[in-house]
Amino acid sequence: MTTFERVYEAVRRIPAGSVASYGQVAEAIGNRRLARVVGYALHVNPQPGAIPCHRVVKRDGAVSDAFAFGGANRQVELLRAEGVAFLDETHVDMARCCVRGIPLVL
DNA sequence: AACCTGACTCGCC
DNA sequence: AGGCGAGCCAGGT
Repeated sequence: MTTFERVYEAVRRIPAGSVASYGQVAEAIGNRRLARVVGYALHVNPQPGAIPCHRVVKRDGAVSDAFAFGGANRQVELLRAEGVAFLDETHVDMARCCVRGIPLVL
């Protein structure tokens, strides 16, 4: 199982209506410093439908500036459609919608 | 095969 | 308080 696979599985476990930071996903697969790798993994393999990459945001709740899926605005739109609370146009309400405890994937 | 870079995050200065 | 460097993995040059 490669690191990328673990990233994908962790992201797949994020329930609809919730979001997780790159760091949280990284922590879920065993190493918080993999946050960067998490972003890269989603970058090279944004499997539409299989991996809800739009539910992954930065630690402050801001969506990535380089979201290559139709623009960051598209990501926000998808999240809003799932009932995720927003603080403003680009920031998710982490206090309410952040996932608490993604099952550890090893 | 080595080096650079990239959807991040945290700790020092 | 804001800016910079380090740590992680994989893929392209």
